[in-house]
Amino acid sequence: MARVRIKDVARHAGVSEKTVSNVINDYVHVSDRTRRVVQEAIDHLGYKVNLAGRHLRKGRTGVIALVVPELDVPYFAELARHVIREAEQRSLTVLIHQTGGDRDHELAALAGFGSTFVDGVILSPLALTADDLRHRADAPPTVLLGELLEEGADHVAIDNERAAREATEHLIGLGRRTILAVGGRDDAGLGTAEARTRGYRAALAAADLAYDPAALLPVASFRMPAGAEAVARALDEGVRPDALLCLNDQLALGALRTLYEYGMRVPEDVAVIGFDDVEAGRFSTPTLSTVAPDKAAVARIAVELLRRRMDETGDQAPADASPAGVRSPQDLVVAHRLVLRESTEGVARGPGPGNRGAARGR
Amino acid sequence: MARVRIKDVARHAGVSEKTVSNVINDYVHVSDRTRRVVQEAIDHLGYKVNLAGRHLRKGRTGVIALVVPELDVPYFAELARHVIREAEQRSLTVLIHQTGGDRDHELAALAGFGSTFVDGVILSPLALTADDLRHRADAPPTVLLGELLEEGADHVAIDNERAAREATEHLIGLGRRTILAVGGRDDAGLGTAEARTRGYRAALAAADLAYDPAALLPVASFRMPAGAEAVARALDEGVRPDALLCLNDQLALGALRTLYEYGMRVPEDVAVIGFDDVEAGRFSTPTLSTVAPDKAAVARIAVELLRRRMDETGDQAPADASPAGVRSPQDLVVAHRLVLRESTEGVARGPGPGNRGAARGR
DNA sequence: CAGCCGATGTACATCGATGTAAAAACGTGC
DNA sequence: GCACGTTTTTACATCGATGTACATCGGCTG
Repeated sequence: MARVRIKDVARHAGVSEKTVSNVINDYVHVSDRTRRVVQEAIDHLGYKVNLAGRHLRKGRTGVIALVVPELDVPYFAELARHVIREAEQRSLTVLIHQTGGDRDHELAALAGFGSTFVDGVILSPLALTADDLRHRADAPPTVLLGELLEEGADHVAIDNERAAREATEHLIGLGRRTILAVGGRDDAGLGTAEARTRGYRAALAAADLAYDPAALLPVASFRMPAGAEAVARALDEGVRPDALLCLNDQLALGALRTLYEYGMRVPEDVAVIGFDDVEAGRFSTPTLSTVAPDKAAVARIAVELLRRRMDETGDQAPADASPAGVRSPQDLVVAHRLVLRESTEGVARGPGPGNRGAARGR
Repeated sequence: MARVRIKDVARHAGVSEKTVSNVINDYVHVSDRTRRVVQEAIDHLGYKVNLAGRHLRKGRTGVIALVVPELDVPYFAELARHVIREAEQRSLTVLIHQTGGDRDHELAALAGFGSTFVDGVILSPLALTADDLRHRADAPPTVLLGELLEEGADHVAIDNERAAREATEHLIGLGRRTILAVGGRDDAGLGTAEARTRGYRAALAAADLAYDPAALLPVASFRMPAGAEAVARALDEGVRPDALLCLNDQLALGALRTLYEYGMRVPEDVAVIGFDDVEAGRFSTPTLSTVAPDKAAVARIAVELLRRRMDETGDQAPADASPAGVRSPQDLVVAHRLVLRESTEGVARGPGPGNRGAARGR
């Protein structure tokens, strides 16, 4: 029960502590015989390396933080799953923090939580401003997720503006003319919502459709209740859309519910499309068309980008090819695709197992 | 940019390192003047405590692990959210691990991941056996979630058997007679699924309804696709149920989709009830009746139980009232309630905003 | 066989914070 | 002014692993 230290293994094997350390760390110059003897001692005593000691000595923890607004928003949960998997493959451990979209929490994350605990941060910001990014100091390596086109940090996202434009164009192509943007907001800010709104407006403009600021339905959160309420409010005010561009799937699923309650058929009366391709959208009634980002790619690239940045910081004097010392921030764009399901397709609905295969979607 | 150590603060403030440490740790016997001087030096230099050093010295990290099968199953995501919140309030940090329901991963979690990195573990097991629990050694304090009625570890759950029985009784009370248990499994094992199956059978028996082993629809996972497929398989085989007891909401949501595709109306033809009360069930069509566990309570109790157990381990000689030294394992039962929505209620469905308020559920 | 080289192995200092034990400073009562 | 009990502060060792610098060993060359 008493903890086994490297010292104990050394004594047991009749070698020095450093030699044991060398064996553990796969140092090249250890004879096979020594290695075997030490390994036996390790197994015999059940030695486990103490990370505190290693951390103190090395200055690295092997822990990265994934910081998201809310973990129980399926998109973030799915993303987290991928990030954890990618990190694991690189012997990194993931710590998850929730900000609730709060700026102070996000700032704390940027600063590495005011401690040396995490080696790096993957942050999905909601409330940060460009200034916050510029003024950070003493921060650990950081990768940002989502639209935030400022210089100053690595950054991974789909092309949100183009994606929104494509989605909107698809709705227009279906002959829809009164298209609301649920969750849209019109300030020219940095966020993902703003980029998607720009794409929405661009599509309208390209089709010579009038843009009415009232077509942007503001939301308090990006969850189902907010989507349901925003659409209900619009309908109560007498707005009669024939399509909804919802800025994420949760809003869309909430919207579907409200449309159902108001007796509006989807997609016949109102076509609906979302973003994120969460699993629930494949089983809703009707199934939900959506912009599907390559989540696995987002996770893989984010982790990989962060790992490189961490290595960079580690080598204090990067005598490599790069002269400037630190690479400039990278902006990586991940692929997305439009996944069309019942909520825009007008697939025959109703009784009979006949349409099963088709209806399943994807 | 160079890291500031306690030594630097001490020099700057003209006191010893220990005094600085005392200030940081709110040691009582520090004069106000000294405290002020030191605090100023800390602020001035921007000193941040180095957790590696503290960890090494104290043997505690302040990190607990939450180990779940899959993070993107909404129930676990919602639970994680609560656990993180509770832990934060106690200055603990949460590390999330996914096992994929794999026994080896769960065993690794039990063993504290073979390192001194986490102070404690909250584990939601799927594949562990009673033996695994008994034979663990050198493990950090652990709290188990879900049904696993073995001695040997603290444990928090709702009364799954009773909950399943109540849910089934409700279906029977609606006049339903052919009730399938989606996800049910009949071995007398330890898991949550087994306990719920027992409750299901108990309700059938109490109502003098025949129990047909074929009424248990096995599933490969507890996610929507599995629920959809299991029900489709049963229907294809000609089974015609008038109610489904789904062992979680994801299975139920998948089942709703299949029923829709087969043209069976819910709840008129088939009543459906699930477990977990995930947000999606409040917005599905129809909205989903469910057994709602008090998730916040599960999280709060689990974290609190773990914290106590950790303190216990810390104080090497617990000179308290307890003579045995270590308290015996606790089994805590959390409240649940039946939330009835459209999928069992037979609420008027269809056009018109008239039923909005009622239909919203909860 | 002297001399040198590369491969192995070791002693010791070090990372940063905190517990221990004891010294220094401060009061208090007589 | 002194002995004595508290506070307050300090010096030093310690937690466990690993980097540095050096010692040792065996083999090989000339």
